[in-house]
Amino acid sequence: MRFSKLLIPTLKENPSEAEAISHKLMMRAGFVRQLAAGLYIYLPLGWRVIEKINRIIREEMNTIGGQELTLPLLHPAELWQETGRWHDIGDEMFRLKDRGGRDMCLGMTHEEVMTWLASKEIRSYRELPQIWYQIQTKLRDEARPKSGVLRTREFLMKDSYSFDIDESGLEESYRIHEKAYRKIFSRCGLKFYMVESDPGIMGGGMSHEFMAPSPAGEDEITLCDNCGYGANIEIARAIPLIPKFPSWKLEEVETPEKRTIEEVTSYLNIAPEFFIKSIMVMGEDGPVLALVRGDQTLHEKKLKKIIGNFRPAHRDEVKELLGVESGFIGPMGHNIRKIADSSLKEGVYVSGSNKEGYHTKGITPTRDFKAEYFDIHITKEGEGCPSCSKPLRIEKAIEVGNIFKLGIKYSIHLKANYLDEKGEERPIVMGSYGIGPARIAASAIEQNHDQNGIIWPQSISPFQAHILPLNSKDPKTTDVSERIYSGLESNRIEVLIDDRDERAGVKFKDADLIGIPYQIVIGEKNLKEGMVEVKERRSGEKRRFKVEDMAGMISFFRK
RNA sequence: CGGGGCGUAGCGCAGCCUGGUAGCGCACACGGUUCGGGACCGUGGUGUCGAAGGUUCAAAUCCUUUCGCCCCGACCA
Repeated sequence: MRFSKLLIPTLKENPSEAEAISHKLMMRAGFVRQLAAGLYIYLPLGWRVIEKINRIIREEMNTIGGQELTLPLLHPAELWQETGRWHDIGDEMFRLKDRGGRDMCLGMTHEEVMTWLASKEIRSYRELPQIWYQIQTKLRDEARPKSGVLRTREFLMKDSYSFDIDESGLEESYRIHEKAYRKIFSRCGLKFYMVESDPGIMGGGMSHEFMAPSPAGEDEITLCDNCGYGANIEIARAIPLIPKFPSWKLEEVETPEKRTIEEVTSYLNIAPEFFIKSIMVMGEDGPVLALVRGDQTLHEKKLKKIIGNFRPAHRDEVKELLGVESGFIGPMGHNIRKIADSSLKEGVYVSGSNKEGYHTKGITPTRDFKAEYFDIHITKEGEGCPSCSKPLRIEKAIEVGNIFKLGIKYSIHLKANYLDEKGEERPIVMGSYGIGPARIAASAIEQNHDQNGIIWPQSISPFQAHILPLNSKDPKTTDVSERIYSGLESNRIEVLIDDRDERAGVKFKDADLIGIPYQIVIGEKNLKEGMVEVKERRSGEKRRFKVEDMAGMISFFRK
């Protein structure tokens, strides 16, 4: 295609609102524009990238027997009421009424509608398994849209749903999705990990996330380079590092006005890992004291799984329960329920004495107080891998895909049943699987760029080659450029020709920004020798072709 | 929803503290020179200073309200 005929509004400067690299570059290279918070317009180049990604997704989904269809994104409320999510999901769902006053919502995902369809159309075990998918817009009233295209209120998602007769069927559907996902992300040129994740409000059993490592990512994942264990930090387990404990005897020490771990640490000159941090929370069944080591951070989601919903205790509640301000509370001498991090089973510690101005030194948890032990701290870099005990690494990552074993939650609510061989009615066993094409594009940029701009992986680049006729006033330049352009086009190589009457510098800068992997540079110097130059965007490596060597160029781009 | 920041020309910004009727760079239009890494010279157009209300002889500037956008946190199928 011709640059002069395409809308490619490149920007010299970074837009003030962009922070993430992918956001800046997508804006600057003219791939997207922002309409409002979390709402993006895909310009021709951006849309070509998304379509490239979608094509790869379709190919791989079809390979595992997926059938593409498309569902409405305006849904009747009843469906969501039947599964309970109308109530469970809060402000994140866009809700509206139609003219007849009926409650409706905009689909933030499509389990309900897909299950509804299955309930209507699947009768017999003979019709299973099925995999249905769509590439469809999702709408979520995000609390905080951010990082450009990474977290938006309206976005495209490939969502597929598997329908099986039993758990082992689901196991197989899950497994082939994993395989397809690995191929999709590899083909898109991404570096990624598959990690264990929290199924959250999806319900059901196991789930995994596909994570593209990037500093722009919102998630943190723990990884073991030794055995391959990987998990979202929200659920990551780890073996804490155990320090060498001193042999203190139990005694009270005066710590006037020293409340925080930092203050007491420096006052007593004892490292934070020898402290017990006591955090008072108010649960549904009363107060709970959460105990973690001084160098650890309480993981609220882990605690929530154990005690249910809770909130931090107010200052006066702490005082009422323990008779002392929160700076001096500790685990001893009271009957409040205590949840302690497993690492506290060993060692000897300092903690608050529940007495103004005092801490107790020499506390041996299993001896001096009763607690329930769980992993409730946030996994830290260097802690031991739960499966092989080698040190864990933590990386930031972008969630580009996920796979869930839903089980029968949705089938039961929406009566999606089938008749088995014995004529008995059974709920269909389901899985659901998502991929965000825009996040793939953004991750690809996050992982492949330099100071000059984007460096697209060949497979998802908007074009394969970018012809740069450096001096468009030179007839020979334009003649050769046009010949190469039509030669490549007629051989179905996607090529962008910069036919604008611009200076060479401008064309080079824009080409580097846009990031097409190969630039065919047509300049007068090389033409004098009957040559043109093909430059690789990533390495800057150049190779020359004879002007007449169309076949050579074609096979180069076909490789 | 809590904390912070920012709204001035198409884009990036200055001016605001200390009120006096709006400016710089880029972009854009025209002419000329230039032409393998975002050229140069000249000429020219461009603004409800986010919106509403208030204070004042006078408001981009001070006060109040409100809307929008970004960042941190909470939240996140």
